[in-house]
Amino acid sequence: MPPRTALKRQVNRLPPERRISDIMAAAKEVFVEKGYNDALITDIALRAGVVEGSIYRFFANKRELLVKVVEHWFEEMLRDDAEQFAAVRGSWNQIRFIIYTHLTSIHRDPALSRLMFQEIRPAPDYRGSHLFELNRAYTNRLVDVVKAGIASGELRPETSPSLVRDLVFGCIEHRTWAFLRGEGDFDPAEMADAITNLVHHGLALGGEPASPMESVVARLETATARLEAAAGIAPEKPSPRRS
Amino acid sequence: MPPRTALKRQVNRLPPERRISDIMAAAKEVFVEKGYNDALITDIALRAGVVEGSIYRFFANKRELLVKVVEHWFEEMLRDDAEQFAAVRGSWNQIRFIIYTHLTSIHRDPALSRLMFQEIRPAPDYRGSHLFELNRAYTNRLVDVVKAGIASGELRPETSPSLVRDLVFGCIEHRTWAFLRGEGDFDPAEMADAITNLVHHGLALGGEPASPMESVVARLETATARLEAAAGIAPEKPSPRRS
DNA sequence: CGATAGTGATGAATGGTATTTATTAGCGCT
DNA sequence: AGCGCTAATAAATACCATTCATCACTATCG
Repeated sequence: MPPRTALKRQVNRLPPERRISDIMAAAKEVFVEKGYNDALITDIALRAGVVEGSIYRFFANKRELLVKVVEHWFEEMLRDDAEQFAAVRGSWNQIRFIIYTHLTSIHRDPALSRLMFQEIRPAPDYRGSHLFELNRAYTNRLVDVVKAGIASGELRPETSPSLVRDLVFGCIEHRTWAFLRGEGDFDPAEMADAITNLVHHGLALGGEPASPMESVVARLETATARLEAAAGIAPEKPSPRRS
Repeated sequence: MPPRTALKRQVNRLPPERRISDIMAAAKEVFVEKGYNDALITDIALRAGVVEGSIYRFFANKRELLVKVVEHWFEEMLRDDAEQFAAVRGSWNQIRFIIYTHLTSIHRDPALSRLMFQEIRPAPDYRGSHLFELNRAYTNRLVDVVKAGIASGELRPETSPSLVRDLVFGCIEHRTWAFLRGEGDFDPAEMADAITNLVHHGLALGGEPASPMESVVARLETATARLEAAAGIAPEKPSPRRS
């Protein structure tokens, strides 16, 4: 006869929401510390006070767990930013704000940012995922700002808003890779100013060649071309211009 | 007595260089087809006409094999580009050339580009690796162009060359991620023009001299924008221009 | 109040894959 | 002809994600 008390296995029964949030909290810890590949389900289970098999009751697999963890972080971040953003006026300030808050997020949560860039975004099913939608909403704020800036005459009418989006977010990512690998540090405010200014003015000196009238006329032409197009009049054949 | 001929194991002896290049060729194929994680050593060995264990005679592990494969590709690419680049004159053209050739590489070898971006660059030992040095040489051409442009008075003196580097390469990467995931296509020449122009001029209108006409035109543009808005027309697709 | 169905939780398999190791085969050298 | 050196092999090992058969708690019903 087996010694009952010694064999009896311990079971800790909890409401599902609690279990799920425990597991997600543990998973976040481990993913942040070890990265996706080196994170062990065993380790996550241990820290969540649960056995490996239990994790699979709530999450289909390791990757789904990762996605849920990053989603949770991203949603929280979006909520925090959104209200502050609403108060900022002027296209330079708005662009600067978006860049600054993004840099701040990377600076605060480098490991989670990395997971987003390295593990989530390259996945073939990324487009179509919830995180894709969240990220889209996040970056579209910049697209909207650029569109508004063009409409109000603050920004060059011929700029592509989506290209500006890629320019800004791409630049931020590229410039923070060293930090994300754990090399050195950066100052979000300082970097935000530098990027905003560069994007705003570009590289070219002074800009307008020969006559200052040149660009002024070109802009008028652009404006009238839009009106023509809008009115359905001879839309094509905009006069080519030299910058 | 065992049937000698049946038991005798086949051994195919070859000079090491040949074996190494066979293995690397097979590895390149498999990594390109499957990505790093889903590439199997077994599969690579099979295609190289070799048994798994043999791979470990020449490469310490799977990751080193990956690094060697990507290094080989990158070195070849650098050689091809370098001579052409030497012939290009003028900062706009040089910047455009660098952007164009980089886009072309991504367009030609999306899978290898992905491996570089996703697997190699984020690794903690990337800085200090040979690929880091290669990539540094590659991107520094742009830094040098910007420095030269500043020295010659073509570009704004206060721009940070390294920031321009991050702006350009970051933008390219961000804009090509969808393509790298296998979604759609892009035209390197067209994209190169768009990026080069945007980087050159930035977003801001005219800027510098604040001619008296400036504010007048801005007001006219605002007026037309209002007209457009009133007419319920989306001002997408403004007149395309080339500089 | 006691039996029992339903379900959360368990821990021991299973399966796949990188890496190691012990053994064998071919080649050059004397 | 034998001997040693190294390429090459095939089997063994180790590590993990994932699955599965079983158990234990709780609430419901007779």
